[in-house]
Amino acid sequence: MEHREISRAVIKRLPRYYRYLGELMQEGVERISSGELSKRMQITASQIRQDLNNFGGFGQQGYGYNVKYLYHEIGKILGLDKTYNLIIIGAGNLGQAIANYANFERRGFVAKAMFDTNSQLKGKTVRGIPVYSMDDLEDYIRNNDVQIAALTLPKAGAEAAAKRLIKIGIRGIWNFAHTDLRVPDDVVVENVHLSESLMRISYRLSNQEE
Amino acid sequence: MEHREISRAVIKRLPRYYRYLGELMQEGVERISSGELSKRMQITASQIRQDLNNFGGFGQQGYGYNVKYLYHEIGKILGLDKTYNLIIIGAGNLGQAIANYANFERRGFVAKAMFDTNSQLKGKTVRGIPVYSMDDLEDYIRNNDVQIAALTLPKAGAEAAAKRLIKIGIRGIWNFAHTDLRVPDDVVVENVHLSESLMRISYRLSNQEE
DNA sequence: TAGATTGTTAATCGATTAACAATC
DNA sequence: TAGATTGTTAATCGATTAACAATC
Repeated sequence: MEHREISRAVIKRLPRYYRYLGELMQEGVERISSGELSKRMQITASQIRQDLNNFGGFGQQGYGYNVKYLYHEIGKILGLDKTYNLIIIGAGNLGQAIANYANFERRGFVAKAMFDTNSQLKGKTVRGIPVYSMDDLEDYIRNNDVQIAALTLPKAGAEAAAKRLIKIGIRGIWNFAHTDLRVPDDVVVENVHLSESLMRISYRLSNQEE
Repeated sequence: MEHREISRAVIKRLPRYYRYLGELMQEGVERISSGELSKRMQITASQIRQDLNNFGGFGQQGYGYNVKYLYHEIGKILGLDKTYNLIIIGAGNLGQAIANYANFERRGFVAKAMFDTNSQLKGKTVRGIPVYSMDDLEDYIRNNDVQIAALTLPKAGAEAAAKRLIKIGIRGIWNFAHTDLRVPDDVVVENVHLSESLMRISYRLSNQEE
């Protein structure tokens, strides 16, 4: 199925739709109109209909949208019908926190291994997830199915680690290092720059519109 | 000084400018033109000039921008000339990871205390930062200067915790819980929804444009 | 059928890019 | 002064909202 290019803005909203639909499902709500969903999500009904129509007509005139159906359809669009194996580069606090966060697995993201240059961590496990030496990175990826790598190491090592990962075939990078990675077109990088997020708080606190 | 409303898009880019200028400073670069910066940052020179001009003329025709000056000016705009005390609600892995991340302090964000409903954690410290009972939250905030609270607890408790924080006077919330908080207008919420970030990776991996 | 609500086109709004006069 | 580069206006592009005919 060929669909035209979806804008970045729409993609960014999809997981939020998915979350709200999941909640509605848990509440036992069977159907919802763009108007009702609009009230819940604090976005316009028009935007909801526009967004969903990027992927085809999920609704029905006079009825609205079937919650369960729409939830699963958006799940498929997001690629959540598949499982992704994840490795974590950098077994420090952040890396361990991610390894410990079992909830990601519910969505199909399974942490399989951690890697660290610090040989003292070698052999350690976090929630059953082993820490290996960075020396073993290529071997591990060759012998295991890995789709996504989380970079939870200091900025200084991030670019080099990314290069190795890309060379050996990884196409998804979840980058927590405070740097912009330069990668080929077919590699997906999703940045989580926590310090930038903090700075936006301080900006808004400092420049609070009265 | 009254300046007109700055758009959300511009604010989002400011920390990135700040990061690049910091790097230039470290490299010993004294001045930079919008054209050169454009090449580094992969955004148009026009956008750079537009963005900076929201805050006044930082550059000089025929010369460009003085790196050190611009760095400090953007720092001031971002409110990084002040110190912010931070408390962490939820002393689980993510909370501890944030407590452990000393780098935030370099930017003026100082973690002071953690709170958890799990009384077993009470008395524990992480990098010298103590864990208190949630029962002591209001007392602590009354007796200490706290500007920002990080919510690193499960979704179920997040809304209630936010209510308590706001009631006692906190105006900055760094929300890691997978829920949208409803807050008064003068409260700043910055969301970090890690699972949504993962979903965007899976979307892009699944729908990779060939 | 009448009422509700979608899918979709058209209008508006905002953000980005281009262009160039001002000026160091 | 001549060259470089900003600050700023105008043009373009894209995203959001409004409107309404189609249709369940």
